[in-house]
Amino acid sequence: MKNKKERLQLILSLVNKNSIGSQHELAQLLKENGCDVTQATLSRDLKSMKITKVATNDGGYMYIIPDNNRLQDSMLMSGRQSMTAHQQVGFISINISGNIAVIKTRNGYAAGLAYDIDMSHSNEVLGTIAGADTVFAIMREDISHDEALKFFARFIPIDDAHL
Amino acid sequence: MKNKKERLQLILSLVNKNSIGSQHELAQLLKENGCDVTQATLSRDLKSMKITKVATNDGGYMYIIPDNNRLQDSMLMSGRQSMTAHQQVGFISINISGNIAVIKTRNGYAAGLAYDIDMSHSNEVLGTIAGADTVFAIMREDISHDEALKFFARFIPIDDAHL
DNA sequence: AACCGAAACGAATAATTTTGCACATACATT
DNA sequence: AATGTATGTGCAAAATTATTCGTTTCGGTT
Repeated sequence: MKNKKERLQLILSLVNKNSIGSQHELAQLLKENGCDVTQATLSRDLKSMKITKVATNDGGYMYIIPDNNRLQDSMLMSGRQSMTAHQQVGFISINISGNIAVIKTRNGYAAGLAYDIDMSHSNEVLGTIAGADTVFAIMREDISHDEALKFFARFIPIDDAHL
Repeated sequence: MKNKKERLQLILSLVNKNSIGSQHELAQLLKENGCDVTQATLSRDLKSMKITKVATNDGGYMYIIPDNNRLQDSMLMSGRQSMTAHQQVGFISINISGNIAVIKTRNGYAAGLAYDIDMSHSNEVLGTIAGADTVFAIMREDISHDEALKFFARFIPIDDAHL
């Protein structure tokens, strides 16, 4: 089982990509990703991250990360504290298509992350563009997906869900 | 007892002004305002208005009306409603190159269209970024151009010129 | 290493929310 | 008026979520 920080990160990513209707369902998804916890823990996790269940247009419910959710920086930082701040707060998910990496962040965090990537002056990345919650990073053509993920691990916590 | 429309209105205002932690609590507030309904009805009301319970900073919960939620739409529209407004106004053209869809809109409409695409949480699209009159949307690698166009037809009026 | 306090967790339970069903009401059609 | 359809509601069961309590784990300290 993973530690709490990894789990919270994984939850963010899963909630963002999937339409999860209950904590039980989330527990199963987590299990598939090698994280075995009970519903009770998820209730606490979701509460701590202010993730909430809302009605969907098709009559059901799903968990979402509310837009304006300014979580305090202290939230995810229980343990070690050595990397860039994105490790703790902003990052949600990363996906790669062709030579473009698409990084999802919490609302408002994309610009800062893009800035950090730019400032690394790495030749793996040709350039970035950031919206409010998305960063596009254009990779050099000969960089493989795996290499790209390895590279971005310098900025964001990449886990099994992405590999 | 008031009719449903009045009640929904009252719920909106109560939820806005108070920190309501449960449906039972809301039921009591409503009663004080001359509206006597059961908790079951409130569950349905809140669902219909997409009002949701979120964690508060002080360890409890409260109901809120999420930010981006344009509930008037679903609430008051009795008749059939056409799709998103882009169908009528903003859209100009769409072109696809590799895994990127480039959508041109009239000036100012790109952000809204990108937002709608994002909010669909479709896994066909990894992410979008919008300028004033252009949306870039990165597609998953295995999505063909045809599939992509079919997908975007949900948001914009795609005609023979594009197929 | 042994100890202490805090944080994390699961099992069980409590609390809350959601929903199936039955019934009532309103409104349109025959 | 009788019928049909759609909407609204309460009741009670079912489903889901939150919390209590006891135990374990993790860091830091002696």
